[in-house]
Amino acid sequence: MTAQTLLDDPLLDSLNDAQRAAVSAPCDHILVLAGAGSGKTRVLVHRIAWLAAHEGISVDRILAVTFTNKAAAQMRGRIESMLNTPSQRLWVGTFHGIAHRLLRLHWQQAGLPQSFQVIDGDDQLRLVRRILKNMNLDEERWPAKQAMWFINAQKEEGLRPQQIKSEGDLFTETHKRVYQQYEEVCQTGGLVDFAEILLRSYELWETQPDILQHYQQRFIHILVDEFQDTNRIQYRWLKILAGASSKLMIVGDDDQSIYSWRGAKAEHIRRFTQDFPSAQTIRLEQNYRSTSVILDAANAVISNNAQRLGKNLWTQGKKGEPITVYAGFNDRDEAAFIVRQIQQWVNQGGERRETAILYRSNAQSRVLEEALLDANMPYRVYGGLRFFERAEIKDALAYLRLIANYHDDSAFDRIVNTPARGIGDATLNALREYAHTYSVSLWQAAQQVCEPLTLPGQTLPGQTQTQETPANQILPKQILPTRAANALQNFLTLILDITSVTQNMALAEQTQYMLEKSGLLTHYRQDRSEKGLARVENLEELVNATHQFTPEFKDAHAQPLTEFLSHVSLESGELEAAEFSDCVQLMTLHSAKGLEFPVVFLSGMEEGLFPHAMSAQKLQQLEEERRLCYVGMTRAMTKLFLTYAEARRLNGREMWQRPSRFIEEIPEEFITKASIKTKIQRPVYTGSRSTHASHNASHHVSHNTNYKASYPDNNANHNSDHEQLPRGRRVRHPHFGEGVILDAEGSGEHMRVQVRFASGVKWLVVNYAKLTVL
DNA sequence: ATGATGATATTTTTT
DNA sequence: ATATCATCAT
Repeated sequence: MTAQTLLDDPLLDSLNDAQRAAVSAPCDHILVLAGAGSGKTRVLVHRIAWLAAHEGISVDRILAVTFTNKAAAQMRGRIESMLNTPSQRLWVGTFHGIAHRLLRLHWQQAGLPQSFQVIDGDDQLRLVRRILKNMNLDEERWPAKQAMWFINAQKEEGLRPQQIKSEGDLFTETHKRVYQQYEEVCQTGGLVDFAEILLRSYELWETQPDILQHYQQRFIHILVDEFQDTNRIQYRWLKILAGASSKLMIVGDDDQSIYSWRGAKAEHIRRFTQDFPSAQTIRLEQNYRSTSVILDAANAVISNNAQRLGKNLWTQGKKGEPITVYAGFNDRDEAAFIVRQIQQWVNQGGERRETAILYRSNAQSRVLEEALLDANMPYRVYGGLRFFERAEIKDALAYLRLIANYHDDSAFDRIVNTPARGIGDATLNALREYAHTYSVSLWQAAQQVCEPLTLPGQTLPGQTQTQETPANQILPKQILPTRAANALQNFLTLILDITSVTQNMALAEQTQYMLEKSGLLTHYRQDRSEKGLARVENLEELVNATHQFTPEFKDAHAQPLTEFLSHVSLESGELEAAEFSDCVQLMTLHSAKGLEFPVVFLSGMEEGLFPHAMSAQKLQQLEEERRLCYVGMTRAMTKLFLTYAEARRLNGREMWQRPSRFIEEIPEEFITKASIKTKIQRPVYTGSRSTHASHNASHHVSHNTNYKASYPDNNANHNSDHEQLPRGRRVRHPHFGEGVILDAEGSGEHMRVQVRFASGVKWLVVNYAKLTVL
C-alpha cells in the first residue's frame, strides 16, 4: 500500500495533519504529545481503526489502557461505533482492570487463592490500623494513614518488604515491618489492594516467562492514554509487556500532569523516548476547544514552568472575549458574583449545565452551594460519597466477602459484631491476639477458640486442617468466657448457615437472604430515622444491583459472587443520573481534567488556597499547582472567569490573602477586571446598582443568610406528588423546617431526595418524610 | 452498647 | 466551622 492511497482514506478525512500523521504512522513506537483539547482520544480511536483496516491487525491483538473507567468506557464506545461492531475481543480498560483480569485468569501462578478479593482504600486503612494495633504501635506516633501511604508507595516502586533497605532508619524499619505484617494478613485473607493488583501482575510476568510470552505475542499494539499519569510500576508493566517487538503508542501531556503527589511521573514521557529510541514524536498543538484569548493566557501561565517538554497550543478559532477577573470583598460576595454571571448566561439562552465552577479544595464548595441555593439555581457537586462506599453497603459486601472466603479478616472484622451480637472489644482483642500469635485468620482463630463446643473429631466446614491446633496447649475456656464463646460460635454458625443455604442461589437471592438472615436489614429497619430508612433503601438498591449484574467475561470457573465483588471494588462508578438535568457543575480542579465547558469559573484564586499553602514552598510542587491552573483554564471554551476574595472564612478563621500569583502571570491584554467591585458593605439597604439582575444580588450578602426567616410559610400546598421535586425546589419538613432539594435518586415509593435544611443536609425518603412543596 | 465529650486536623483522588 | 475519632461515662 502506498503512502498516497493511505492519505486518501476516509478515516483520515476529518483529521488535521498532525493527527493524521499519528493515526497513519508506520507500525512502530509513537509518542503523541497532545495538548489540552487537541483531540487525543480521537487520535487513539482512529489509530485503532486504522490498524484494523490497513495493517490487517485483528482487534484482539490490540490493548488500549486508560486510567479511569469512564475514559475506558468512552473509548470502547467510540471504537465500537467506528468499527461498527460490538467488539468484546478488544481489550480496553484501566491499568487496574486489565491487571485484575490477568490475576483472575492466572490466580494460581500469581500465588493467590481463586476467590481473592480486591479491597479499596477504606478497607486497606482499616486493615493497616488493625495491624498497627496488633504490633502495639502507638497511633499517635505511627499514624495508619502514613503507614498505608508508605506501603502503597513501596508497591508503586515495585518493592517488597525484603527489598527495602532501611539502613537503621527507625521510620523505614518500622514501616517495613508493618508492610511485612500487612502482606501476611492479605495473603492469608486472599486480599489484594489496588497497588497490589499492579505489582502482582507485574511479578506474574516477571516470574512466569511463558505467560509473559503469551501476552507479548498477543498484544502487538499497546495504546496508552494520559501517559503522564503513569507511576513507576505502571511504566514497568507496560515495558515488560511490550517486550522487544510490540509497539507502543503513548499519548500524554506533561503540562497536565497533576497527580505526581500520588506517584505519577511525567518524566516517563522523556524516559519513553530513551527506552524506545525508534519512537517517533508527534505533537498535537492545534486546540479545538478554547478561544485564542483563553489559550494564550493559559500558555502564558504555563510558560513559567521550567521543566517542560515544550509545546505551544494554538487555535484557528475566534479571539473571543477577554478573561474576567473579579475581586470579591469576601467569599460570599465572590460566590454571589459567580451566581449572577450564571444567571446572566442563562438569561441569554445558555444552559446551566454548560457552566462549571472549579475550586482547589472541596471545602470551598460550601459557600458556592449556599449562593446557588439562595438563587434557587440547581447544581451538582462531583466527588461525593459513592454508593458502594456507604457504610451499610460496605457492611453487606463484607458479609458477601466472608461467605466467599472465610479467611477474609478485613470482612470478618467489619461485621463480626454488626449488627451487635454481643461480641465486644474484649472478645475481639483476645481473638486478634490469638490469630496473631498462631498466624491464623480470625475465622480460624474463632473456630479454634470455640472448638470444645463442637464434638471431638468433628470438623466444621471452612476449617483448615493444615494449621496445628494449639487447643491442647491452652484451654479455650481460659481464652474466652463462655458467653463470649457462645456468641462467637453463633456468629460462625450464622455464616456457615448462610453459605450452605445460598450455595445454589442466584446472586440476588443470595444477597437478599444474607441481608435478612444476618440481621442487617432488621438492624437498619429499627432505626426509624430518615437515615435508617435511607440505609434500608440503599440495601434494597444493592439487591437491585446484584440483579442487574452480568459478569463481564465468562470464565468457566468464574464465581458470580467473586466477580460481583471485584466489579464493585474496581468500578465503584458514580451514578450518572443527574447528568441529564440542567445543573451548574461544581468540582475540584483535579476532577475537571478531561472535561470541557463553555463557561468556566476558577474560584478562590488566592495565595494559600491556589497555589495551596502546602504546595507553595517547593518549586516542584508549585509547578504542579501551575499545571493545575493550566488544566483549569483550558477547560473553558468561550468564557473564563477568575475570581478571588479579599477576605475568606477558612477553618473558622477570617483570612486575608493576596490574589494568586497565577493571575499576575496572565498578560494584562487578556484580562478585564469586573468593575462591580462591591461598595455594598451593608447591602441590606442597597438598591440595585449593578447593571444586572440586582434583586438577587442584594439580599444574599446579609450577614446571616437564614433560610427560615426569609420566606413566608403561607401557600404551603400539600401536594405530595413526587414528580414535584426537582433540584432547587423549596420544601418544608415538619421537623427540620424549610430546605432546598439538592439531589434525588430512585423513583416511586423508593424515591429519595437530598435536602439542605438550615440544620444540615439530609437524605429523605419521599414516601415517609412529610414534605410540603413551597 | 450507645451517646456525649473533647482533641485534632482540615489539598488534590482513581483504582 | 466542621468532621472525624478516641475515650469515657452511662
